[in-house]
This record gives sequence, structure tokens and C-alpha cells, in this order.
Amino acid sequence: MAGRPREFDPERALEQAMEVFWAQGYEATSVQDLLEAMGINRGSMYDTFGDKHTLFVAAIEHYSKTILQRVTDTLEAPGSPLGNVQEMLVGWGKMAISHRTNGGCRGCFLSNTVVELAPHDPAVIRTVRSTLDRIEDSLHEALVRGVAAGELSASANCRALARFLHNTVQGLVVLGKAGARRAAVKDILDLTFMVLKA
Amino acid sequence: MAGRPREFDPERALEQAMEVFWAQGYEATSVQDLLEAMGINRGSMYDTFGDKHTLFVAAIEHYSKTILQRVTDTLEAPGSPLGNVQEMLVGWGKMAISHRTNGGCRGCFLSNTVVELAPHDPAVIRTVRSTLDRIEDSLHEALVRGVAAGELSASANCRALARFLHNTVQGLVVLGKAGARRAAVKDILDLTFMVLKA
DNA sequence: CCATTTTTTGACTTTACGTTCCAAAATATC
DNA sequence: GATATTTTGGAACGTAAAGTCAAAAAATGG
Repeated sequence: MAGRPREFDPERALEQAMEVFWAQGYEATSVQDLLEAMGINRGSMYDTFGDKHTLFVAAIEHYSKTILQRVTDTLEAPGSPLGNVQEMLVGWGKMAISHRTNGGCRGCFLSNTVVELAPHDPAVIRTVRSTLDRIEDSLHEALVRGVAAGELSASANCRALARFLHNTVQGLVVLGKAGARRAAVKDILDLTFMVLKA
Repeated sequence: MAGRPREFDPERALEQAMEVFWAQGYEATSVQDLLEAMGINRGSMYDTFGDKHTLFVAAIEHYSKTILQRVTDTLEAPGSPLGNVQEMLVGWGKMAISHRTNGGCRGCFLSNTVVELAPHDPAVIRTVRSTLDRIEDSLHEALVRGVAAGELSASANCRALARFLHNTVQGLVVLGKAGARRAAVKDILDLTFMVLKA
């Protein structure tokens, strides 16, 4: 004997909530903002997702899953491993300067969260940190494949390179939020790629 | 006929407030937190600094002044321009992993502010952006001096290099907040320096 | 067609925070 | 030493936001 069926798709609602948290951050987002974006009502939100903080965690986990999928899809594509790495960085550069609002962009939900919540939300930060580590690991594996394919010198320090590339990406995201232009992103990526060719 | 003199040093109080905003961010800092750190009481704070937001702007401006001073002091020191650039990056790397709390660090007050307030505080962001631009410009000038001193090829694109180095710095600060270790920072800086030597 | 179960709805409660205000205390000038 | 002026400390206010609840609505099973 089932009751009244849900009128909304929880998956879709979570995605909408994620967009708002991503664009505005945790503190700057009111529950009211979330409800309007999700198109549901207070009660439904609290029944389905617990509370604001739990919803935020769910949103971050959803983002992590999505982004890790895209990273591995790009890096593990057939063809040149090094080409894949470059493609991933270019994609991130585009993301860094897209979705402009007020001169800046929404950046990366993970780094936004690190910066906003690192000092006072250890639980969230553990999740974010683990995702960031896995991104670095994916880069590392791609670089190792690059060595195997002869695209990188056998003496290349793949761990160091992975850290370096990951660092470039995080920088881009912040500068994008600060209003960096496409030409700046191109300069940064071009010089970053020089290290891969050295 | 003057009245009772202030019992606190406004400059010092501003510095204390800056530390708290730096460590915790704008929203996560309550007026109560500020008062305790500044060692003054509500009335004095509102009389002297206006309100929380005005105090924050003053704190950011104070930080900007301090950091720009340090950057130019380092970059314009006598001796090798390129050596100065490297020293500045090393210093920033140290800052990125110091003041550890909850596994992460407090990072750079400017980038923290960009990430937290960019979407909804255009006034603050204008200030921050201008400071970031001036940091990049200082780097640019140092690199131009490096070319003049023959430490860099005459064909080097100094603007692109300045953007690249600035990007590395911003990345370090974010990764530091995410808990990066000293070895990772060293890897990143070593590879960044490779670009200067190319 | 009725009973039961679950969702929806929106108003209500509570709490926390920024800000204002005031009486008392303190000090420099006259 | 009296007075004017400012700081101080804390109480009080208004607001906004998070979270709760009970009644209405809708779908299934008998």
C-alpha cells in the first residue's frame, strides 16, 4: 500500500542544489535559495535530504563523482596519453573562465569548498581532499603511461609532474574567479606544457 | 577640552581583526570573535571601524599593503632579479603550508577572499583584483630586469611568464589549504623553475 | 468507495547574529 | 577640583535564517 508518490526527481533536485552551492558557496546560500532552485518545498527537502549541511555533503559527493568520471574519461581515452593530459588541462582552463558572474567565475566546487570550509569543517574537507588526491593520482597514471609510450623521458618524475600539473589547474581556477581572461589562461597553459616537453 | 583617550591602538586592533578574517573567512567570523581577538568591546569597534563589512574592507586593504610591500621588497632587492623571483616563490611556498589548523592552512587572505566573496561582493573584489594585478606586474618588472641582466633570453615573453608564476603561487595556496605537504610544494616549485631556465 | 500511507504545503518556532543604545566610568582641560 | 567629552560594558532590538509540525492532497490496496 504505497502513499502519494514524489512529485520531483531527487537526483535532479540534488543537481540543482549543487549548482547553487557551487555558484554561491555554503554560507552565502540560504535554504530558501536552495528550495527555489530545486523547485520543491521546505518539508520535502528536509524529509529527503536531512538538513542543509547534509545536503551540501551530498552535493559535494555528487560533484566529486561527476568530475572524477570526466577526468578519467579524458585521461584514459585511447591514443596519446600526453595528448590526453593536455586535453584535460585545456578543458579545465575553459571551465576556469566560463560561467562568468560579476566579473568572476564559479570556479571548481572542490577548491571553492576547500577555501571556504577548510578551517572549520573537517568532515567535508576529508571528502574533498580525497577527491583531489584521486585527481592527482589519475594524472600520475596517465604520465606513467606517457613514459611507457615513449612520450616522456624514462627519467621523468611522474609524481612531481602530476603535482605540478594539478597545481596549475588549481591556480587557474582561482585566477578565473578573480577575473582572468582567456589570453592569460593560454599563456599559463602554454608554459605549463613546456615542462612536459623538457 | 579633550575627552578620555582610547585605551587601544586602532592599528593593532585592525591587525588582530585581519588575522581572524584571514583564518576563518568573512561569514564564519562573528562580531563576537572579532571583539575577543581585538580585545575591545562592541561600542569601541562600531565607533572606530563602522561595521563588520567596513572592518573587513579595512583588513583586506591592510593585508594588501603589507603583502605588496613584501613582494616588492623581495623582488627589488639588489642582486640577481631571477634569484629574487625564485626567493619570492619559495617564500610563498612556505607561507602556503604554514599556520596549519585542522590539517589545512590559512592560505592567502586575498585568494581566500576571491573565492568566498567573488560571487556577491563586487566592491571587495575590485580591491582584491587590483592587488593581484599589481603582484603580477611586480613579477613582470622583475622578469624584465632579468632579461636586461642577461639571466633570461631576450625572446622571453615576460608577461606570460609573470602570469605563469603568479598562477603557480595561487595554486600552492589552495593546495596548502587542502593539506599539501612540503615535499609536494618542493616538487611544484622545482618544475616551475625549470620554465625559467628554458 | 473507503482506509491507509506518504508527500506536499506553508505557517510557526527558535535561535543566532549584526547593530543600536544607554548608563556608568574614566580622563584631559579649564 | 569641576566639567565636558569620550570610552566602556552590556543590555536590548530587529531581522533573517534554519529547522519543525500538523493539516491537506494524492495515490494505492481492499
